[in-house]
Amino acid sequence: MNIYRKIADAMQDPSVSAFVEEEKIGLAEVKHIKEAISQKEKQEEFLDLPEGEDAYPFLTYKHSIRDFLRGEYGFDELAEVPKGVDADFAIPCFSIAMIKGIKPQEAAIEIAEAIKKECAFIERAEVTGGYVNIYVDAKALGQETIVSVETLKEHYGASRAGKRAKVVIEYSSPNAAKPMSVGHLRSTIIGESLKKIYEAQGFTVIGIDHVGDFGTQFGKLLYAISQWKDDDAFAKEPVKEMLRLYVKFHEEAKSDPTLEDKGREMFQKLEAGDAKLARQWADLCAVSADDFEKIYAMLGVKIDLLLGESFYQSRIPDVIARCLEKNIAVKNEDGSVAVNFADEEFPSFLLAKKDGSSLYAARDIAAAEFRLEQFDPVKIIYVVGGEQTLHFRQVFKTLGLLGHDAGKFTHDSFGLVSLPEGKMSTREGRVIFLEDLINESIERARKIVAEKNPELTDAEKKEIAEAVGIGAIIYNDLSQSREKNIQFTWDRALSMEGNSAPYLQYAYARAMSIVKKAGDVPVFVKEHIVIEAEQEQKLVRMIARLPEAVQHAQVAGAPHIVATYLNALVQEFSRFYNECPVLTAEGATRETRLHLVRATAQVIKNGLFLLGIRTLDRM
RNA sequence: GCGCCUGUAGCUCAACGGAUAGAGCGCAUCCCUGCGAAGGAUGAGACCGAGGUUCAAUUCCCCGCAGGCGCACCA
Repeated sequence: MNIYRKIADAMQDPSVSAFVEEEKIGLAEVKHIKEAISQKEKQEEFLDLPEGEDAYPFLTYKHSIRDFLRGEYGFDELAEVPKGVDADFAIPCFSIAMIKGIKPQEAAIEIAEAIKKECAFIERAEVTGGYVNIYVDAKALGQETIVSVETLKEHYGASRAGKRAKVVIEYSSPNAAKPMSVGHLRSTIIGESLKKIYEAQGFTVIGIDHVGDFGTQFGKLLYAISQWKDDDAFAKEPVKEMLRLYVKFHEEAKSDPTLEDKGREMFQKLEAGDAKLARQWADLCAVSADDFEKIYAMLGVKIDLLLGESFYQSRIPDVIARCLEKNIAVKNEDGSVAVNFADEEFPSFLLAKKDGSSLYAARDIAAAEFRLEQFDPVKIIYVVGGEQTLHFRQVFKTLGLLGHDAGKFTHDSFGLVSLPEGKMSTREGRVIFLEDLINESIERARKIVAEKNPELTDAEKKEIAEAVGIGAIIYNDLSQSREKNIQFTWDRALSMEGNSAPYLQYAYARAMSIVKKAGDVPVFVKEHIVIEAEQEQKLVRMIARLPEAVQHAQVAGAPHIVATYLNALVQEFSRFYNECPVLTAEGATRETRLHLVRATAQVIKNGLFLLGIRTLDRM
């Protein structure tokens, strides 16, 4: 049960104060999380994971090559292998040639000779132009990689590189009293995926949903409730009624500018602890949070800590006092408090209004300090839209001035979602609600399933439609890099072919179908793995690269690296599927291919898990 | 006005400073009496512009141009 529901329930007792209750419940939940973390830290399973850099064959090879180059020449650069070349690694020899005063090609010949002697895993090293193309012994790579997948299974790709250091990720953070729109989708999905990717790299992640449950917007809503609330409508569909009131407030405010002041006044009262308003506040947050939980359940998102902005209000006076004391902030004549940055590095930053009520700037600072204090994280990541870049720079800078390590804070921003008609706006009614998007996607997927596989039961169709429909939405977002703005169109968001989740899920289902038809997959014997056909080699190379992709995605804070990797993997698998029959093959070929298929399925599953997308044995 | 982000094929997107810039959609032509055609094969098709740094620039720097977003009592 979410915190707001608990608060609302506790308020059955009229002597209970909403914000005191919130403080109590919030702290209890934080305590609970800390206990869960220390329990988890005792689990030995973690130690079975590969340590990091050197744990996987492909990464081990890469590391050896780099070590050799660095030791011998002081350079360790490797180049991306171009599409037409099948090599596993490529060494550009230009800078080495420069230093030695010889031609790149001569340097390449020298390096090729030397590295072949040094690294036993290299089958051959070819020189083309100034490059050395390194071909790893595919058979050995295949054996080692399959061993790795077979033993680690769902952990294949993971490592304990993060050494259980704690990372806080703030994400999703919808506004209470408003339905979630597709605008919130990005933060929710990116944050959830980053959380999984960091965890896969051995970090302990605390995912916080920083709900927008406070501020002047609530004053406005409370005022609207006092004037125009329709009790019957609220009883039936509370969130819709709140949305109507919110929109009405802004419509009325156009002709009556005094409404803005009335909203601010209401918020001031709420923050000061007005019992009646606090009760209303708790109720409307509770119905909103129920709504969010419904959507999180559909998306498969698991929030560790749902704690809104209001939770930090008790800490704000202290934040402001310290800012004033350290001359970080000044109190203006009208009573407002602002941070003025030296050299006008940033515009000044308002912490409190002239009427004394708080602003989100102060709440964000208080929240950051609370997280540092409670979780002692090495990093706090904010998955918030790019329009708040300046705000976070100001927050981080102020935290630095307060004596915290500003380097711990990162704003992983992302581009705006707009509609063909223009910027999304809840007030203007120009918005697509997340629930509608999800339902539409499931419906489209259901039609496709019904058409392709009419023999499935309704229950199966339903499950498949959900996994495929939701997967399509998630993948659509996570397959592109964060910073770009996205113009929402139904067809794009719900694409089910080509580079899409269903494409990956489909490959998984086909792979599983082979495994199933094969009956007993022979017990894995390393020596029985004999990689021969070209397409087998290409596939095994891709399978070997998942750990690198996960590592890269974590360092870059970029889930799309995993998505891009998976798409490339599945393309190789689909070619393999067409070119290399498995069930009709015999002997070692059959056994090898069967293990390749099974390993591919495992990799798809692990990769999609990191994106928050389910796999299905049938679809 | 100042700041941040983005500019790659008709469209939507990839590419640790490295070779012939990759995919998907769309388009054209093929492949199911061989493990599921939500698939595969072939083809046409692109780095916003001008400088600079570098052996090497789509990538880094500078100046433009275009689009988006910010710049105090909203979040």
